[in-house]
Amino acid sequence: MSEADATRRPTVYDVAQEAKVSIASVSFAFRRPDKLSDATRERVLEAARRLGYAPSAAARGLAHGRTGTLGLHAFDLLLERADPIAEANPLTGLSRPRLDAGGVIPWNQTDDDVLSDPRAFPLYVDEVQRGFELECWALGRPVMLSSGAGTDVSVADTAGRVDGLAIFPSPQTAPALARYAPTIPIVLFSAAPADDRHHRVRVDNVGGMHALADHLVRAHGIRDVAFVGRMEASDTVERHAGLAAGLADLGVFLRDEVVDATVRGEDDLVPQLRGLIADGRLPQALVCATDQHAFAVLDALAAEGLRAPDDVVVTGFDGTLAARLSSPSLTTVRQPMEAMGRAAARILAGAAGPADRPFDVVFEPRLVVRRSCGCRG
Amino acid sequence: MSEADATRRPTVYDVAQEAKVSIASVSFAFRRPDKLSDATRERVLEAARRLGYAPSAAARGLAHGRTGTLGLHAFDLLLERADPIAEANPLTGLSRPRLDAGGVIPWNQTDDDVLSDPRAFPLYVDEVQRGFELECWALGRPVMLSSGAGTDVSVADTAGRVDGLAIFPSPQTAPALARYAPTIPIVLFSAAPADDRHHRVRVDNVGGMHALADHLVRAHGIRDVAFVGRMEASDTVERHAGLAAGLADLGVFLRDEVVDATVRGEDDLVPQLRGLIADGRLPQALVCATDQHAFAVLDALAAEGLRAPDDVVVTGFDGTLAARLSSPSLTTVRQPMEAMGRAAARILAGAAGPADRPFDVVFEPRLVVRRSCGCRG
DNA sequence: TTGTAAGCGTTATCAG
DNA sequence: CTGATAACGCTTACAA
Repeated sequence: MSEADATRRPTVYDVAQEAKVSIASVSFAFRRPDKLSDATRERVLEAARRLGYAPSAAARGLAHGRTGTLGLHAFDLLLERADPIAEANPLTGLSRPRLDAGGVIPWNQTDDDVLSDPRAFPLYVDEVQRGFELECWALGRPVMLSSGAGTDVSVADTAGRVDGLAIFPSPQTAPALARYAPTIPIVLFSAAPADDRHHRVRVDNVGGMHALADHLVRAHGIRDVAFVGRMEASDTVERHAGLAAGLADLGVFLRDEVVDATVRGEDDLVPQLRGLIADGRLPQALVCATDQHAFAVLDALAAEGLRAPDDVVVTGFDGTLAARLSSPSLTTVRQPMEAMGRAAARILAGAAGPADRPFDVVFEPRLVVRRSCGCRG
Repeated sequence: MSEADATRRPTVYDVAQEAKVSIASVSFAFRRPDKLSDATRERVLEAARRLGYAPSAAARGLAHGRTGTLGLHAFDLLLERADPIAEANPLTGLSRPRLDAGGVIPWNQTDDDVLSDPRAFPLYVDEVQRGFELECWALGRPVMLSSGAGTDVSVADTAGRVDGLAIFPSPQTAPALARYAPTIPIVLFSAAPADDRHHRVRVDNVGGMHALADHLVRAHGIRDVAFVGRMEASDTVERHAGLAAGLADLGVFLRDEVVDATVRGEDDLVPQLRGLIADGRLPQALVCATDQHAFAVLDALAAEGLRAPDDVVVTGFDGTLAARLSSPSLTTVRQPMEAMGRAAARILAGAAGPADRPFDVVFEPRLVVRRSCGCRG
């Protein structure tokens, strides 16, 4: 047993030799056990076990034309692409623990106090991803997770590895996706309808915002509302429109001016909010495009010594776990995230029915009333 | 454009033909751009884009001998293997929504109220998984997630798809793993040391339990303690031993009798606990092997009209988010889960240093004091 | 600088 | 029931 032989991954040839059969019999032993006599099958399986043979998925995928894997591509959201060579984690600034030093790695080298923040995990994408994973497991399909800038190459790389791809689209991914759509099925999460070949899984943003508008006006008598969000995402645009329409139905008008916030922090938000406060122009309610935005607003208000719901009503959208935990707890519109992830997996696996036409699955969201609107959450 | 041509995934041959070059040039255009003239490279890339060409990872993996992917295998934990054909979700009993019916899928068909329980997500494995994913993304490596009974076939299938495999070991996976270890690097999470070829990432269970014992005795004067857990997992065994040793150091003895609990529920637990209560033999503290066990204990106590910490002190282990949210909030020992996941990914990717000897990375856990031990959390 | 051709480890189609 | 043998799509010497 030479060094090379010890570490090389055994192949059908090795097993065939060991079991004194042809490579076809080895393959059959795994894929079509019925086409082999009990004796040879056992002999092959035994030899395979002895050698530690694991069929190469690459070779099978090549021969068979499909990998069996379903993919989920998340573009870098909160995640700065870390420099893997750097000694320090760019997210936390702490240096990476040495893993080969022996002994116990002290707690203060693990960043855990920084990292265990529910505002960072689990987010909307994480809960959708979980649904996707659970359904894939139920379907017996491995899941391939990838991330990247959403550029051609990162999407192409993923597309080459899977039989179907679910993706949280960003403006940059659109052109790349259009190219691979004819080739593999693609599911877009939370993308506005369009005349393309992609499948869609999304929520009724307009309906959700209608429900919220209704609550704010009817239960809290609110008549002066501003929207907070970045108008890049189609989700945000829909939510803005839904809010405006919902308010209009009740004779309330939404302020034209949108408070612009980034997901990353309150950099843009603080000065804008501060301006409104200084001018005495703070509205009665700040309706935010996402929970993340709402947290940024809550923080910015606190920095000015103001609190929701006493000084201003604040609401979110998504219904993440963090919304339950924030202080005050956040009134929000919850998406059925796990169900959305599951739906995507079923579509890609062909378990949702024939895909002759693109699926456009729209889920109803649900208003979750808590403290930040003035209710007793 | 025949039907077949429209949907077949384009290959190097198609691109070569389109760009009027050889297949080698196509390959070079992607892998070794420097070996091609600017003109041809551009021509190839343009043709590839036009055709929607995505290099097949299977073929590349086969030719190159490695897939580039890192794997994470989770055995079915809470997850009953669902029957994907069934109309109803076996976990919730609710029927699956039809995805092709059109219209908005009503909220009550999404199971979301059942599914959004922090006791079910994120758990220990989820936070470790997240760390693994984040580090893989930072390293530019796709992640392959799989799950299964931990039988030979499910592990072998995963092993055939990845360059390295991290795994939450169960008693059943051990023999299968031993077979593939020579072939690909394997990281075991939370496995007791042993003389095998696997890498290990774990916490100092004994140290964590020492800290807990210390707190219970010194801060709360506790002198009568029982351990709750299933003694199957090596983690549990270590924690039990650590607790016993920590208490003994302070002259306190741990009850011999272990309260046996399943993770799934309080089926076994309730009668045992009820027995102790009826006999007036409830200890001062119930130290549980995991947060999950502690929740089961809390529920069982509540069913008997008892509450922690007034009637009995209860503690957990892991430090999941749910421990923060439970009522009373749970005193526990937190593992640096994200750091552990990251460490595993770095080891498998070769970013942690040469792996001539197996890594055995031990992290320090941290005592988190909350209400359930009697402190003011 | 570009093209030719030999693998890589399966699966599947034939004959035997 | 078993064994040759030809794909599958890509990478990479090596040749031109």
